[in-house]
Amino acid sequence: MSDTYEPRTVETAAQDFWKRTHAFEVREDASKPKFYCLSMLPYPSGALHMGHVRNYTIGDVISRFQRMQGRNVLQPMGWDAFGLPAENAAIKHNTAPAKWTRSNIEHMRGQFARMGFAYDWSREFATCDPDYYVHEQRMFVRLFEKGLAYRKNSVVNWDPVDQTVLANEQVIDGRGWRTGALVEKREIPQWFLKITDYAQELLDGLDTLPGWPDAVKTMQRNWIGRSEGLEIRFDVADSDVSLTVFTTRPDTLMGATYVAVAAEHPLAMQAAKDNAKLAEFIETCRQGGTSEAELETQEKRGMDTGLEVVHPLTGETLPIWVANFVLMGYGTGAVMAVPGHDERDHEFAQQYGLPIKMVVVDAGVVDALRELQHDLAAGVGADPLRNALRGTHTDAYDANTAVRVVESFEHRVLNEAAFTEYGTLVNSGDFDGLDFQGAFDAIAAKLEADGRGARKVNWRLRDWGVSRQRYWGCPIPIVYCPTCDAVPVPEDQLPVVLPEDVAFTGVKSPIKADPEWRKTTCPKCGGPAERETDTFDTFMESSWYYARYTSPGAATQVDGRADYWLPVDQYIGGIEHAILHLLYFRFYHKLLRDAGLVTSDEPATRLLCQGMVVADTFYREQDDGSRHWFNPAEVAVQRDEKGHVTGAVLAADGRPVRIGGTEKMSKSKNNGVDPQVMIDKYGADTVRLFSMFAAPPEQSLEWNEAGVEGMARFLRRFWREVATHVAQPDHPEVDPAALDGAQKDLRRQLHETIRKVGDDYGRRQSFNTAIAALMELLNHVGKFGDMSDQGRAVRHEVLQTMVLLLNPITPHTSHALWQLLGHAETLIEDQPWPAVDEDALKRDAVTLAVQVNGKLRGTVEVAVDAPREDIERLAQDLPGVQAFTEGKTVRKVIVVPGKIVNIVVG
RNA sequence: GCCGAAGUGGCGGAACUGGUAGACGCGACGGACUCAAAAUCCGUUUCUGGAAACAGAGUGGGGGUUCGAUUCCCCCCUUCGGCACCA
Repeated sequence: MSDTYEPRTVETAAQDFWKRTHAFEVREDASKPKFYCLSMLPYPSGALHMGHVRNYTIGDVISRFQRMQGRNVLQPMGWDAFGLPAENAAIKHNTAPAKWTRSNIEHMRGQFARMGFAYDWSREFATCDPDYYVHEQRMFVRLFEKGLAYRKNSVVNWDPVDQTVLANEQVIDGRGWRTGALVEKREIPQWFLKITDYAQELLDGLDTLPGWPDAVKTMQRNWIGRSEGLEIRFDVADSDVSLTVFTTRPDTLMGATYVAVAAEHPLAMQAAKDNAKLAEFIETCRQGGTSEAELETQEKRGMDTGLEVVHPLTGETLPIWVANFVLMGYGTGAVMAVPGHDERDHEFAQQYGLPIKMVVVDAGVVDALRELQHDLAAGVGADPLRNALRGTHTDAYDANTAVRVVESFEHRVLNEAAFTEYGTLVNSGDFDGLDFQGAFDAIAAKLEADGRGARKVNWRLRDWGVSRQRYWGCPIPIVYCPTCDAVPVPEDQLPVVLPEDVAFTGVKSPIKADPEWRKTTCPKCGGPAERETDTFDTFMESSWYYARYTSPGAATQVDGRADYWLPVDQYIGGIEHAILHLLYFRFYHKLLRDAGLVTSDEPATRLLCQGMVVADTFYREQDDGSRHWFNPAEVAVQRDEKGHVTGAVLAADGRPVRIGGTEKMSKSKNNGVDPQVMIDKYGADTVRLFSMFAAPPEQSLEWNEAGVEGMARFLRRFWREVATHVAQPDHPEVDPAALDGAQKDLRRQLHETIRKVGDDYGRRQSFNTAIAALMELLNHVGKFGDMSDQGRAVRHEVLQTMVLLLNPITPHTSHALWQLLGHAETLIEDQPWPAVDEDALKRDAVTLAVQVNGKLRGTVEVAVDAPREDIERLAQDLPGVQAFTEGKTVRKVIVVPGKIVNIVVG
């Protein structure tokens, strides 16, 4: 073993040992507590990137730490192999998606091993393996039979030039990314899973997950969006049809001045039949993409249909408008508009000159009304606003003030902005004077009695559309028969295998282009039929992979082994998955449970969402105004003597480049740092150490090579310290009773560090502070020059313990140093975690901060058990304190034991 | 537009339950070693004033609660993540 740190040698040796001994392959073992640590499975894009390094290092640190805590740790890895990038690569490089994907997996598996991740590779799979997706197809058939999978029309982004469906990310500023054509909305039949049947359970389940970040739970709650309201039927005037709207604000019903329907709403279509202008408008509503962000930010446009509805309370007629912000797919495709009390309706009404009514006022207005109308003591009268404004008053001054309050409020609502808060009803006939809940109940009761309305719980959450018009995905196991309609493929005919040896040159799916592949016979009637050529959303595969890892080789989706391992004890992945993936993941777990395959209600008990990896960006403006981005590796940053950044130049030509800020590593900004280069240069442990040290896990991490060098320096110093120590003569055991002051101090710091590191790895998941504590300890042991017997003994205890404490983060280095310290080659994860010696933590004296009026004026060293009076006296006697208390009265002295003394003077 | 985060020295960050703001690392500066460089080691490093002692200011901005606020409350600004077909 060398005296200097050689990462490559050390890492190869440790990795060989782990591989040779199958160190991380695990089985169910009832004698040990289990720990299932799972990192989100990667898309095999071709090369390890820094986001992977970070995600998987966090998972590996937790896994190794938990194993050192005596748990039976499962940490698996696999590949989210279906998806759009393989199709794009196929077009670009003229290679089949399957071949491209599988060769990427080969390469990345090697990179993962080079990082030293402690995976049980015996459980590996790729989601594009028919052995994997056959179970997904079976589950879908089961859901179809249960009525949880169904088909309906829904809208997609349509590129009219390529004649293809586009993903939202392929729509840029309303145009197709490849063709530049204006994207249109098009309705096509698609398959859906009834996640809304589970909406309440998905909402309630969040309360059973204390180990999930509050931000994620809040986002999921808002996404599910439970709201209680009223469904109200409006009859269309001079006709026998009606339309239904849902509102959470029935208290504002008297302020409804129009209703708005989606462009695809049957009433709109009907009105457009003999109205060419309206038909044209509806046509323009088809333009643009389908994403919510785009719909919500587009200019709000509408047109009168000429049709009218009857207000269910007043009998007045209200116009029906078509509006581009109302969508057929969401809710009923129609909304009642209350411009006085809804921002969007207000904006729309002002734009088109539609009437605005004020029917809710705030407490200040109510007070003013009371003043104006003495007979309102028992509540607000029939038309209090109008009555009040023309009423007679005895006190002219008060009346004027009150009138001004009412008028200015009304002016604001009618002309400036909607009043959207809850308040008291006015201008609402019988409902005047009621508050939100009173008005809700009264109006609901009235409409229910009239058969025009019903209370309803509405969900923002929509059913999960799982159809994709793409080739590289799991085929949907359905056959279309002219007589039997949609028929699921029988179990014994599954899997429906996706052909992999295909030419993928254009935009069209090869299985859609191939007339032979789809030909089949109907499983029901035996007649000629056609297969579904859509494939599943790739979220389908990533929604249940965690369960499959527990049951490798099982003939069913999972088997009894799942009961041992599930739920996942620690799940780790990017915050960008906070809603979609994590909601589908929870939903699918409930589907597995209801199919009798798992017994828990939630798939994962603890969740860690790590931040992004970011880096500086550099560019030069091109002649055409576009930007050419340079990789940080090609650029030299210039600084002044104080360290301020003054500029940057391209290393190749020495000419300046512009600094574009710190952004998420991406191809488009060319600011990605290749982990492979870093591993080759510094070793995996240094890369792991930096990615855990540079930022807390949930924050974004800025890659900075100088920082990486600092980590390499730390590991070299640690190595040297151990090597120097083992060259010393043998030492006796530590005898706590025989230690002098400095030896005691070092030993106390060691045990404080053991306590902190364990807490930071386990409870806090604050790895950066754990590393900082270990660095501090190394700084101290480096200055500890005591070569006596007990000095060497304490140093040995410190260094050997540090090897164990660092092992989760830098396992290769620890593996080597453990041997350097005289142990046989072994798996450090099987060593017990160091125990804190409570006696070593004891102190005799503590330092208290002394403040005068909250400002620090000195410190005082006192015995741990010093009485309060002594502390107060010592603090007040400090010269630095007296300078500020002299000539003033001490009003109060606050003593927080072990922390602070605050002397309040005045 | 809606939902969720974040903002602290030149930089990344620490301060865990309201109690000494800036731990740890990077960078910068000074020094030692060296023929020299690299590496390594030692020291300084929030800002302003001051030779120093020391004083004042300071955690995105504005207000509030408290003996005491990076931490709690209200308003605002900026940046980032998600918005259902990127994964």
